Amino acid sequence: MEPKAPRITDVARLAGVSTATVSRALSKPETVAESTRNTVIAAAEKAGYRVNLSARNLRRQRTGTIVVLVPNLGNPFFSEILAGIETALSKADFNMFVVDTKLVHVKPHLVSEYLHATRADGIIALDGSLPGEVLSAATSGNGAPPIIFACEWSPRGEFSSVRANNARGGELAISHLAGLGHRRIGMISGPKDNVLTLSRSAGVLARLDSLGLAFDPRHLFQGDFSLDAGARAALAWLELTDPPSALFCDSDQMAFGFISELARHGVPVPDEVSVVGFDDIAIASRYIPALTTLHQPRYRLGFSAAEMLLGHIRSTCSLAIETKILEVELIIRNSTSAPKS
Amino acid sequence: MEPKAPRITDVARLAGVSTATVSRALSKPETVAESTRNTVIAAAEKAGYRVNLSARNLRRQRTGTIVVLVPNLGNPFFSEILAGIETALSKADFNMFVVDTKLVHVKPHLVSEYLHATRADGIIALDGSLPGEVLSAATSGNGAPPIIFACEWSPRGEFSSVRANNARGGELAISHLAGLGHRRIGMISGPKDNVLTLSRSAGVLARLDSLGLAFDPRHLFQGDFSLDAGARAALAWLELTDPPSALFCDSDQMAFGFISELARHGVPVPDEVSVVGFDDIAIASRYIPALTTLHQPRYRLGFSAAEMLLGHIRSTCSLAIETKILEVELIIRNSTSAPKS
DNA sequence: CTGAAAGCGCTTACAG
DNA sequence: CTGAAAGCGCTTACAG
Repeated sequence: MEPKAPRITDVARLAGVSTATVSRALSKPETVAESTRNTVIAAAEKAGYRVNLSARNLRRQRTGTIVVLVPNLGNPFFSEILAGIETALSKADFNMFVVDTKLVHVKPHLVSEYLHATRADGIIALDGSLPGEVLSAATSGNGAPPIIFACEWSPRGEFSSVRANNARGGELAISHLAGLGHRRIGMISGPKDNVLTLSRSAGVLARLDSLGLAFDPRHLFQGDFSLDAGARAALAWLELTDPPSALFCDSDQMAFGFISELARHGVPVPDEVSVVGFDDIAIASRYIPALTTLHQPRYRLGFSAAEMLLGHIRSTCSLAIETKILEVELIIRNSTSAPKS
Repeated sequence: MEPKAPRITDVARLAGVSTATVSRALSKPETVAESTRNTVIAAAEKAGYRVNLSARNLRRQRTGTIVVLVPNLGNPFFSEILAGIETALSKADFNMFVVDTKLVHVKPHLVSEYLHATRADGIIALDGSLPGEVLSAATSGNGAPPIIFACEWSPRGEFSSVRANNARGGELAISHLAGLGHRRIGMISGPKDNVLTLSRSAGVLARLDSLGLAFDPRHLFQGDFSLDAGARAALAWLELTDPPSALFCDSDQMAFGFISELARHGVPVPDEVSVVGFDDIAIASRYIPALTTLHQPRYRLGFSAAEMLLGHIRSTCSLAIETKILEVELIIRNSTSAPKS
């Protein structure tokens, strides 16, 4: 019985025109006479017509899909970026297909599937550490879809990207802590080779240097942005005979892990040690203590990356490599204070 | 110059067979002779062939897409559910298309687009409060794709769903608090008509009743699952002359909002008031105090919903309405203790 | 401004 | 077990 979905021929019959005219009236309204257009639109409405995207995409030789590679869907940091991407894409009539790259690092082959032109018209990567074999597929040029990095980027710089001003974030954190009187400032970093870690560290070190402060390598705790990494850093901090009085963390999550593990050991923040996070995720303002952190414009990061990608898709020739940098903002809350004398 | 992506005809030529045979060898390997199959697979490999999904889907009269309606992409509660859905769907070769329904409540028309059979082979809704007009499109039966609710469900019960045992969650929370000696137990609820709110409240009230404890309506703080709602409840709690000594919250977020706002007013948890959350999101174990809460199997919720949906898609006849209920677990941490005498 | 017709790349009854 | 051929529903040069 199933009344099948109406096709363009149904609308054409109803409107008394050809399918070509229906197609034009609906997707390029300015190319048909106004009266025709109105008739067609009314007929489409009446029939409850929706264009079949598989047919349209097949004909137009595109997929209508943008693949977004997310390092970890379970991390709240990414959700607002996705929201920004989705907004930009849905305006342009593209679907967002989200793929968690935890899979990639296990099965790179699986993901290179998605990077193929038959699957996606473009790619947004939120993960700078995609294996070279995956990326090389994307650079090979033989009809590979354009790729834009957002937040993170590929270390070799062969792709366009939208980033936060990470180095500036490191500088702002150090300025703030030094301004409060801290002299021994440590750091909980992301993975050693991560581009965010590197650029923020560069800002941290530059600012420390300009202030005449030294950085003690024993005060570097290397992590991976996770809650657990922060907790591990706390344990290491507790072992130190002369621990830093302030800490800059490469993510809010690590800051939370650090603070909570110290709390378990009866060491209060900021009384014993000041902590600055990075990201300003939603819970940061409601943590105890409320977290001083660098705010990243996550929604705009996603939105801009999507817009940049759409630009690359629309242009026939391959565009130059673009880098767009968005500013960060220091949000001072209650996890930082002057060191106890 | 662009070397175009290889098509099935390229593989056929390379393998010296017809396109029909290539198609069969690749998607129904058991229907061709082994030697043919091997030749074809080798040729496909050599050519770097990937099936064109638009063409396949057009021919098969399907979309290959499942639409997931998420109330708020920015809420970390949903991310793990999405991960579960994605795992189940990618196994079955479906794409997951995520749509934030914040848009829906503004423009219901926009979303009913997605619920149409030309857009999706099936729908997973994580939002029980979809407007009736949207749902009626989905029930109208004229080729509308099947829909499964996950976590939340539609109050009128006209759709299949996968849920947590919410009532049991309410009971476990009350048993725990009463066991600690609490007699005045309040609640921070979700929206009044929300199905989660209703079923958990039913569990709470049933358990209170069986324990011979009364529920004081002044101790009900109505919220909306957000951090801010929890903070507002804290302000209301502070106004009470005889406030409850323990509180059951319909989300971890509201628990955090409540605890943090109390902290700002110098009221410590659990010393002054015990708090139980719901969800067990990642930060719960690293909050200060670590949050006692009901663990929801979020990944499994998503995975099961996807599997159920795939079942409905595969069966030609329309299946009966199914309801699958997954157990919750009370995780006791540090936000609950005996009331101060 | 409009229509007839080709063709996007597949899959699948049908015939052998 | 395999192939020839039709057709999924569109869009778009091309011709008028």
